[in-house]
Amino acid sequence: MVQTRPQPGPRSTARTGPQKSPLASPPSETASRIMDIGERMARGGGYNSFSFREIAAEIGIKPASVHYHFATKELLGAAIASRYTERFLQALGAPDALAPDIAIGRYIEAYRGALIQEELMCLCGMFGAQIACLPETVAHEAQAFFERNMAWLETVFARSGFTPEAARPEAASLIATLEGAMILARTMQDPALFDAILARRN
Amino acid sequence: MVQTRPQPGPRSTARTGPQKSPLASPPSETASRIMDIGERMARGGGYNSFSFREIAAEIGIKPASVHYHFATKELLGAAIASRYTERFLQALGAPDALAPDIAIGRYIEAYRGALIQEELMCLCGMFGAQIACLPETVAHEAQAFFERNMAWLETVFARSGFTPEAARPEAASLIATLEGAMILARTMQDPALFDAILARRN
DNA sequence: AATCCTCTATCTATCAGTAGGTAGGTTGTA
DNA sequence: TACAACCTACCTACTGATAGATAGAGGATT
Repeated sequence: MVQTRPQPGPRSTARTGPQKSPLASPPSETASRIMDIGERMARGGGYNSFSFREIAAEIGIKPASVHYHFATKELLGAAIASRYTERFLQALGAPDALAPDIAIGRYIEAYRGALIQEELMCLCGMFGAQIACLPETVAHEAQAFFERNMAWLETVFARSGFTPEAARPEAASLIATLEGAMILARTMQDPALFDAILARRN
Repeated sequence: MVQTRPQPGPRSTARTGPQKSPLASPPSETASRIMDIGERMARGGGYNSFSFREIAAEIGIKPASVHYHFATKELLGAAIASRYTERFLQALGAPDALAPDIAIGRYIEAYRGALIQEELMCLCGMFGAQIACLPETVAHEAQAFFERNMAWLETVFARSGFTPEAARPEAASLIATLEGAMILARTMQDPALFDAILARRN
């Protein structure tokens, strides 16, 4: 059997639906669900663990229809990461709205809830581990998550008595411990290990 | 083109190559190279980042030939993880062969070398993040890595003055921080961040 | 010495399944 | 009518995996 199929066709005008550029119109109901499902899958197994096919199947539409909402997987991945970061920081509130101790406790609780209640990894911890094989814009979003989280914690630690130079490493250290604790607790199938690691911190 | 090949012949005994069961014969040169390349790819992007095709291409054999050495991807993944753990612990030596401070320094240096010199993630940190979507035996190997590493560090911390109850959380905490620090440093493309995080520890 | 057998390591050819992606048509609603 | 949202029907590329064949090496039998 030799190829008898028709040629690809000359035209290649990219005609995709709503361009998911940042700050465009608010996502439609379907677009939201696509992101919800994609996020959950990505947080379970990484960037190649979510597919247009599986997402479409879960929603009840065809895989091609997902492309209407997000033209490429890279765009979808970046949108998921961006939304994740935005929600994460919004849930934390302003870094100087609470007493430093309370703010740190709330920060730890954000990770704890993701691990224990949602039973998922941190999206950007996952993406961060895979950073070397991610599309550029997705990698950039993962980077932005950590940059903004470090800035948030830096402010908190600076207010709690750390010198300006010491606040940033302290922030990075807490984030690193939290991401690592999630990995360890999940791998060992022992949620209590997460608490044990963070209790030790003080 | 229709089939013109000679008849299959009577025999059809399942004839797979060397069964890669643990503690079989030492791996052949080719099997070693397969594991080397697979490990590097997995440490760069996770479990779905290494494929029989790419490994074969790099060695210069056909994808099917890789199956001769490792019947399935799961077997290959588990073999890579097992070898990784064995080498890691062997490089560390006995946990009571050195003064505790030196032993801890050596442990940290093992991660640091992987990040800075090899420019790769810890294999089992990567697999640990993806644990929810790994084949059973591979997940088990990742678990074994952390279990044995915690035991090693627990011994060290117990010798350095920690109570038996406090030694294990201390061990888990160090491992978590190291894995998280690798992710952060890689994501931010800032190797110095790894050192900053670990310098803060004490 | 010649024959036979078995093993290793590879090949070619092919499979079913899934990946992301594209072209163009249909439908419901404002 | 216009557009948003979805469809059918493909495509190319790649996934892990299998079947059957083969070249060459080594040992055993005749």
